[in-house]
Amino acid sequence: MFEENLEAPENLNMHLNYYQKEDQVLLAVDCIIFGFDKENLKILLIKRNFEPEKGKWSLIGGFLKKNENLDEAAVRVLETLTGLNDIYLEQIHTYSKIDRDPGQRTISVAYFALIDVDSHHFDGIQIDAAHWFDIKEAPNLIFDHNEMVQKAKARLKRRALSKPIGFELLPEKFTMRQLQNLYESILDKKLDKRNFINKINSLDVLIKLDEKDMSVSRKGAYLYVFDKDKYEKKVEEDGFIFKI
Amino acid sequence: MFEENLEAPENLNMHLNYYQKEDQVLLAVDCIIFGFDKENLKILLIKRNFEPEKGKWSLIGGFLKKNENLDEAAVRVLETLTGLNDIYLEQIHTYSKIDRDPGQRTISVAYFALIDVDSHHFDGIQIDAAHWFDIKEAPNLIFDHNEMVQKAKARLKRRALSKPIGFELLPEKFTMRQLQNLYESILDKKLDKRNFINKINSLDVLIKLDEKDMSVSRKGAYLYVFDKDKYEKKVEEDGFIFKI
DNA sequence: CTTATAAGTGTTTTTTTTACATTTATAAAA
DNA sequence: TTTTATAAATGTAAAAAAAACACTTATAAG
Repeated sequence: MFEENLEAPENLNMHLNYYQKEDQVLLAVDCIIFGFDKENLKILLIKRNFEPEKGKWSLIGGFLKKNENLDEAAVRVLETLTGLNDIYLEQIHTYSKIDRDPGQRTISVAYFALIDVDSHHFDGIQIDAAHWFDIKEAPNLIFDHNEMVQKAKARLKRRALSKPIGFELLPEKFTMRQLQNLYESILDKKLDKRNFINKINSLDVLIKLDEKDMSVSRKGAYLYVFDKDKYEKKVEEDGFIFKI
Repeated sequence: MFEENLEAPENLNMHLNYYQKEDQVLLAVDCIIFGFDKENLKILLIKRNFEPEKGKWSLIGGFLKKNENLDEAAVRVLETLTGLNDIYLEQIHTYSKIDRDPGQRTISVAYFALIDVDSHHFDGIQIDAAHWFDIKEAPNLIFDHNEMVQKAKARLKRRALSKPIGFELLPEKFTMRQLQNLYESILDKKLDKRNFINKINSLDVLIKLDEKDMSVSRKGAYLYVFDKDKYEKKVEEDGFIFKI
């Protein structure tokens, strides 16, 4: 970048040094953690145990450290909280309103993360006050966190339609119904069962197993796994575009 | 956000104060400025006149100041350079690789901007070394600026297909051919003239004037204006989605 | 053996997208 | 004034994608 003060390009280095100290800021990351429990889309929130806004719900987050980049900071924050480290993470947006945090000037970079709630029976959400909320029933959040969640939901929707990202939220083996539930949760609308299955099958990235999930219906439902290799081969060879 | 060090939640305030000073960083904005001259998509770059990387091409940018948010910083940087202040701006991504700027640790928030090159005969690109490059012929850039431009191009493409953003790049009155040229530049592919016009007309957001542009052909081409009110009314009433 | 429940399965209609060729208005040249 | 050259303007048919739609089946529980 051309990281320079355009108003005073002369005497550059002196200016820069002065400038640096004056205008340094605290950079945070906040994570919008989406989960899915085979039925509904969830979001992981924690109850603040300190001021300001003590007792209110918020996203989890932390500060960027000197020896890491933002992606690494987001991974660290997530791992510290959930014990997990192979989670889908994507940067969303950077929030910088001057008084967004009344305590101090902080700029925050929002990330969204995807977790299968059930298969990651993580030994402890390590912060007691953490809780999974149904996305429809999430409480009001502090600061600009509601805005962050809104943007994350929009991004998730867009991603789910253009990348097989939904599979990050499912267990390894899943039924068509579960997949459809997931898409219905993400897109927030009902889908036609037959059209959905036809569409998914036409993408040709699932493997149907001989195994059935008998836990929901009398008849049982076949289990599927996502064929990541096939997907990636298609992307490589055909310029395959995942589009639901 | 929950801007806290998760590893040491006890003794919070003391910790925070220590932490703050230690981990403050410099935040910059860098602008990818796209322009259109009725023929081709352009990008505005400047030649650095200081070290490091003196003499090389880069995006324009500047540091975030204490009294502004990032959007404001981007507006300021752009206005300082071009004298313009009603420009379409959109945040793209935040770049934070530790040694992305070899001179110092700097995190940069990239923005993209859209300008009609001809109608904004701005009195001076105020930095002499600034230059419009055809998007296809842009030089190699410093640091991670090439990466930023790549992402901005992808975003522009996506936006152009889903919002009438292209009009920011055109003069108030334009011909169908110019509009098509713009879309062909952004999408980087040839479009069928009849299909393009049919599609545009079906959106019903342009007003055809009685005036012709005689500068290109013998026959002359009708001029159009974008009907912003109509567009916004449609969005409001019908949930109209702009989709080319 | 009856019943209740979710799983599984194809076809038709509608909408959207793509492919494609001729005529027209005008300025410039002859 | 006539001819010529050039880009503008215009519509339809075919193909592809999306949406609408209802009945049969497998099984556990009663």
